[in-house]
Amino acid sequence: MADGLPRALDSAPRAPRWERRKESRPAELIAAALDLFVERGFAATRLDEVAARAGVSKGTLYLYFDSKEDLFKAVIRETIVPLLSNFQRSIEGVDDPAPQVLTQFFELWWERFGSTRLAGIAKLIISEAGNFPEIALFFQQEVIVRNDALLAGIIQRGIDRGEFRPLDVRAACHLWMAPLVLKAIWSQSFDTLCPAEDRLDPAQFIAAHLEFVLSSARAAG
Amino acid sequence: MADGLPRALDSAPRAPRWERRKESRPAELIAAALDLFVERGFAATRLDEVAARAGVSKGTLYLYFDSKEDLFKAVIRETIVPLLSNFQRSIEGVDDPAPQVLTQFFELWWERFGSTRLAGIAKLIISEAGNFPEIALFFQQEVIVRNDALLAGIIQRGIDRGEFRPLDVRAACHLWMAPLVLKAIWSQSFDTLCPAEDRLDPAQFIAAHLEFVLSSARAAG
Amino acid sequence: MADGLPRALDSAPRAPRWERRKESRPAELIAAALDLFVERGFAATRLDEVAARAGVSKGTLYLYFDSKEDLFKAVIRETIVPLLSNFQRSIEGVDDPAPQVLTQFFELWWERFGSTRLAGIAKLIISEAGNFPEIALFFQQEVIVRNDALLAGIIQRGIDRGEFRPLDVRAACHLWMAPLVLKAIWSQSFDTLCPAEDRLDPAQFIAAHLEFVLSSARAAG
Amino acid sequence: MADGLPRALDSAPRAPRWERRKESRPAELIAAALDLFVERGFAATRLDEVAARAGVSKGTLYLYFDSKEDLFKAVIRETIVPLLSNFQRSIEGVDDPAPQVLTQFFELWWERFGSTRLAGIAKLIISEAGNFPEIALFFQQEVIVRNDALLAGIIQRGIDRGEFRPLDVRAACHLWMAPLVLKAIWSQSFDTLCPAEDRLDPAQFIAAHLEFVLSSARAAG
DNA sequence: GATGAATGAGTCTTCATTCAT
DNA sequence: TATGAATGAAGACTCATTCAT
Repeated sequence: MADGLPRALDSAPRAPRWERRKESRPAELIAAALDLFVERGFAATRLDEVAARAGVSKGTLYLYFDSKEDLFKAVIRETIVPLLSNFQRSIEGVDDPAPQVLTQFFELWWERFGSTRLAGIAKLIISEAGNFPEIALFFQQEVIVRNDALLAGIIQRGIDRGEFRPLDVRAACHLWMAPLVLKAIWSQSFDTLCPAEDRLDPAQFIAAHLEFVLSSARAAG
Repeated sequence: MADGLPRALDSAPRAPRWERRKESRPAELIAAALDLFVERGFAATRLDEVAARAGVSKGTLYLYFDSKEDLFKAVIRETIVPLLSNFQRSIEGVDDPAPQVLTQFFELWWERFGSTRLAGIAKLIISEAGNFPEIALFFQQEVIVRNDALLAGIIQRGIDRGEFRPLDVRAACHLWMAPLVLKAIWSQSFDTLCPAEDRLDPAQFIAAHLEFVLSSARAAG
Repeated sequence: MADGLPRALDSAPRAPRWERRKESRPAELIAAALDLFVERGFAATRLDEVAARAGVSKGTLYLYFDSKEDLFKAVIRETIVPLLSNFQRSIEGVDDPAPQVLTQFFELWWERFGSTRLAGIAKLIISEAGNFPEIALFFQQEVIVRNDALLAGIIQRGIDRGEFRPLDVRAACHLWMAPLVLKAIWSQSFDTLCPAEDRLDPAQFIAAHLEFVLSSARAAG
Repeated sequence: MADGLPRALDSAPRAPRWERRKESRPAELIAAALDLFVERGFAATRLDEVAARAGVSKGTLYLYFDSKEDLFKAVIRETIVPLLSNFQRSIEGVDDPAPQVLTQFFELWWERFGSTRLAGIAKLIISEAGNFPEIALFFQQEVIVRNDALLAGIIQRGIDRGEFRPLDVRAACHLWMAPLVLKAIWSQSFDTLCPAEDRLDPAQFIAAHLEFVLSSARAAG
């Protein structure tokens, strides 16, 4: 309109109806699906919406995933594993005193998992474990076991070095992770609901947790 | 309002639908619905199945509940609130030393909530918080807040009596509940999947948790 | 309007939104489906239309049949077998000379099958044999084999009584049925298309066929 | 019009789409389509599969055919007409006695049509006559009428020469073709299903048919 | 020309809800 | 009350067709 040229003469290419994005499509679809699955759960998420959020048509989903279930599995697989590996590398290198490593572990864990959309996946898997047992098992083996092993390593080293008193390592893993995990899950479900003043600030929460853990674990003497 | 039911869960002014009619029918329906909601989630549960499990026809459900959502709310309300009140009474009476009361609290909590189908409700609410915020809010206010208040009372008394060192009571509530709550939720989702030897026995788990909590909280002197 | 009574006072029951017809529904649905399957084939028939033609909603179909395929099978089974049994009884009783029985057979066959919608089923099965082999097999065994046995009995008796010359009974069955069957199928596909004067009148056609068959089969001398 | 193609099959005045372009591509596509249309019917055949079988991409189909329906029409036209013309030339030349010509006609017919994939086209047209009346009409006019004319010529000459008794030529055409046509169609649908021993060998079948036809048609004296 | 990613209308199927019995 | 047949809106999935590359 500004230039007054009739459309037919306008050589500027009009926006194409769609673009080819074979490479990046799956990741975009998975990102969109993750959001919705986390927010509404598997059954309540409509593929129309996933497609709309990813900016494609419904049919396009089926170019990349065989079914809704297949998409769900892809979301879990593709999203979690790389992050966990990454996290693992960040922790395994350090050789500081155990209390210090533990502090890093908790803080990094929150930064990478607890505070991100990834926490939603844990929520999602808890919700859908009954309907997708093989996904729950996958999660248990690939994520929980590996995460526990990482933490167990830290604790064991602390004991070996005399920085921690002798502890039931396995129990400690569960007990020490629980507050973080639950806080992460809880945030997904309740943070938008509760008035802000009722919530504990995550940083404070982690600090309190650390203080608590260390006060119990430190070797007497 | 007088009866303690939050507005959010029943915004219509008419008599609540979940009131029992004709003996125990509604209770049976709620029991059947609880099972299935916990197992599959809200969306994936079919009213056909609820009716079948309760031994009635599908139409009968609508004599007692206005809708699937109404049934869901009734399940939450009817199941949790009485139990919580009951639990509250069991704890509030005692006047033993705080560590002892805490032990009773944890053990009773597990017995009444963690190990029962009721734990499924927590899982359910976490799952559906996004779709049913008013239910999540109800749960937060009626269950979590009240439970925390109970625990806070115990901790505060321990501090007052000098049995516990000075603690951030609010943080301690969250930190000390988390392992129990997570264990309860986890059991719902993973216990049928993981090999038994990978799981911690709940009694041991609670004992370890207590040992851990008390070792940290006990007054230095 | 005529009586001026307001609707509210009018005690005549307004037409119910639907009626219960558990007994007769399946037959009605099958009849509607038969029409459409014959006319358009399996794939091109939409269940919407089947339901509409039967005067029910789409969902109702699924109260009686598990799937489109299930409906298709029911159409075949329910429609053909009773008719064939009936036909069988009509023929087996008679003890007239073979040429006469044969005449009756052909005429009755046309009346009961060739000229009815049932002929459409043959067409349908021919069309869908590739997609539903088990249905084709069912048809082959339940319909073709039984029909051939009936005709074979007539021919054999004719030979035994000396009314027919010795014949290859099996070949004769196929050769003698073919014109009737093809005419029947053809009518389904082409009768609405071709100008009437190009078509042979069925009665004449059968008469010509009989004349032809008998002139060949009658015992010399 | 001049070329003998009936209007009904190509109502648009532009150059027909089925003309070969770029060497033999269209022929390969048509061959692939024929296979699948015959095997599954029009509606159940997916263009994906046609393209895959022809070794091209789905989009390429649309360079040669406007639509699935257009492809279908091309399959019918391209496949049948040349064969029929060829067959016609093979028969029209001969000047042997009618029974001998008839024998040749039947045997050649089976060799060229009955035993080939072409028989599938007859099946296909029967199946789809309801959905594609203009194709059925085309087939009726271009194939059936011409084939019948050919046979009628043979019969008429037989009568004229005194080799056959006077016959209703039109009826005889239908009656004598029927076993061959039905056998051809039947083979398409049932041959892969029935056990081999239940089937009549085509050569024997044709021999029996000829014996039967000639025994009836031969002039009495 | 050739490709195949993208589209979206169309279809089967499910299931919460209604209502005649 | 209780039933369960009937409904119809909604959602997963398909596939002929288009079009950017």
